[in-house]
Amino acid sequence: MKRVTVYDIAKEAKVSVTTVSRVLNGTAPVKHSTRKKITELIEKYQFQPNALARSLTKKETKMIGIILPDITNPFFPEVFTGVENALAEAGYTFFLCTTGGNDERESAYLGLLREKQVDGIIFMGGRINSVECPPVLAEEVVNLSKHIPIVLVNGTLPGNPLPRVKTDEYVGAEMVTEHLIELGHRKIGFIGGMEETTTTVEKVAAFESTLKKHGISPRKDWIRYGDFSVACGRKLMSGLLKERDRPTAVFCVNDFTSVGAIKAAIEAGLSIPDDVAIVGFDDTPLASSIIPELTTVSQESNRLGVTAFHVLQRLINGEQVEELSVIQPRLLVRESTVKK
Amino acid sequence: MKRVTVYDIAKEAKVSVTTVSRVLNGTAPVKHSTRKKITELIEKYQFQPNALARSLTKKETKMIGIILPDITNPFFPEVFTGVENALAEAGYTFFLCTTGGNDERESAYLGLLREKQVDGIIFMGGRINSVECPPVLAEEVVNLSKHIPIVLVNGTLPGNPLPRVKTDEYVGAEMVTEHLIELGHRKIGFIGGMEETTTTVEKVAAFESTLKKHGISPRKDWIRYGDFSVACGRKLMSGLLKERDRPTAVFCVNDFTSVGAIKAAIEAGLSIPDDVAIVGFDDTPLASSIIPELTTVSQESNRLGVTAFHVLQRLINGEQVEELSVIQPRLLVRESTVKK
DNA sequence: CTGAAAGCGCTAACAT
DNA sequence: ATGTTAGCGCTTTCAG
Repeated sequence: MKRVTVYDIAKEAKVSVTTVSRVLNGTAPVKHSTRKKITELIEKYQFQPNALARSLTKKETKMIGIILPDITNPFFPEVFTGVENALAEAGYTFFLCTTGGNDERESAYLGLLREKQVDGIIFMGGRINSVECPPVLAEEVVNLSKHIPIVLVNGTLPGNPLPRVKTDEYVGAEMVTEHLIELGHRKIGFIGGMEETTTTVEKVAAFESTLKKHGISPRKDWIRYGDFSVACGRKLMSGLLKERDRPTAVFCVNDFTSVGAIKAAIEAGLSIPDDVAIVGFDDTPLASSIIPELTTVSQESNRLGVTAFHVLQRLINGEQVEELSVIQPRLLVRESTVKK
Repeated sequence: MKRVTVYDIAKEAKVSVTTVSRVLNGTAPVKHSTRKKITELIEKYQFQPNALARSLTKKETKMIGIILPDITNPFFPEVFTGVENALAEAGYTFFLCTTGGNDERESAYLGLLREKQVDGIIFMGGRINSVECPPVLAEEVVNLSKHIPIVLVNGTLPGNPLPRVKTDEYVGAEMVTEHLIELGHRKIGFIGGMEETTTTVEKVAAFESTLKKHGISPRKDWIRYGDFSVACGRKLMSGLLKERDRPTAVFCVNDFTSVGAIKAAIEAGLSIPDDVAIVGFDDTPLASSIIPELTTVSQESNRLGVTAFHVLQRLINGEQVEELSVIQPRLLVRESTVKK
């Protein structure tokens, strides 16, 4: 079962490898008759050029790396479906690198991707979401970006302007807060997310500022941090609900925590949205599956993904790209804040 | 920003490339002093060997391909988290290929993966789940498997014994049915899944046979096919509930359809599990997030993934592997069938 | 329109 | 313990 190479084809067609290469790549005119002969042999042997060899000479692999913290959070797969189509169409293929937000795994993957000579990297989560990204880690990415185009999705490396694509989470959080205030809520809490994560910080900032804008002073004790999981949402919510004086509406850092919050509320015998309104973020499929359906903010994850890839592609082609592409989020009002 | 190669290192260390290669791979003893010198240079230049070149000579890429229909169904990411750790530990990296169950995209990816010289492929969904897989498509996979190790997850290519790893969905479906019968249900329906899909067929077979075993004759009009989506579950369930004579329990092909079914039931003003009991399949995170929590069958997706990779790895190493590895599913009884 | 030959960056015999 | 040399399979000048 010997692998057939351009040489085999060339020999049997009685031409040089160059010619075979030419019909393979359409890189120069080839006489019709010889082209036909070669094409037939390719067909006959089901010949497929070895991408490694090709990439080695061309210095281009048509492979990219996608780094993200947690494939289990439906938000990320959503971003993919966007990327994947664009990718496939452009003949790219990608390595999926799940890091669990772990710095060392990130570093390891960064190295691996470089070894594999990927043409570019899409980086989500992890250190680029950290409020205080250790300089060493930032530098590592910046250095690599000198060899390989990197685009950051929904994150940043302060002081190091790498091309970024993001949804405007600040605006999204404003929308949520405005929405709740409009519904008459004055006592609003915020739960979930790690305090040292930009996603969280940005949302809380918008949340507080919007409250103030409406003459409501934010209450620190109604802002409770944790992580991004269902379990966390449940725990924080149930704690919040135990207070004598408790909020009538809660803004959750993402859909996962919202689901936890909803469970906690129902367990506490409360009805949603009458006793307490709940809002999520991300508009994962979960949001419209759960009962009550969740009011949430769409990050336009699909578009986010497509945009990220397009920016990367331009970077790869050596074209100029905007340093920051912002995508507008969209508030989706559903049953968890407004009765049907 | 010239890329540094083994030659650069060798020259500066005043040794031959071979020696550099040796310290890189630990493939032969190197004097301590020269090793040190080389290591320092590697450090200094942040040198990383070019994996393409290496793979080209070694005929091994440490890359594998994972083909699956839909990354948006949480079941698949779950399988990953299993695979990924095992993979990363063994120094492998993988291409994620999402096909949407589309035959052509599958074929395209199969070709692409071959070009990229992956060491192996894990194949899930699509044609290997089809009851009547067109011979051309089956042959394509079988032929490829002569060049590249392939393991099929939860699927098969009839008459073509490729190594397979699967959860015993038949047993899982038996468990579900037994469970419902035990609870006193005699009128049980089944919804969702495509009729030409093995997953569906197997479940329905087990379902019907278990019913018969208990003297209940299955009713064809209570078995309704569709696909694997939430929307489908909702539609089918709501149809079923409109019948005068309707089931008191419904077995859904997967968690997604269960969620739809739950929504439909609640919309119809029914309470779960009192008026109608609902069971899912897969135990995706969704199952324990939803209210009521879903009784479902765990496919042990994590273990499934790990096992798949281990089989693949043995295949890659030219070791003997069992043609079929079966993983036992587990019934998880929750609120959607039994009141808390 | 076609071919010879060099080279991509690395590993692996085969010496020494 | 180290070096020489020949590939791996392809693309790409450079010459016809």
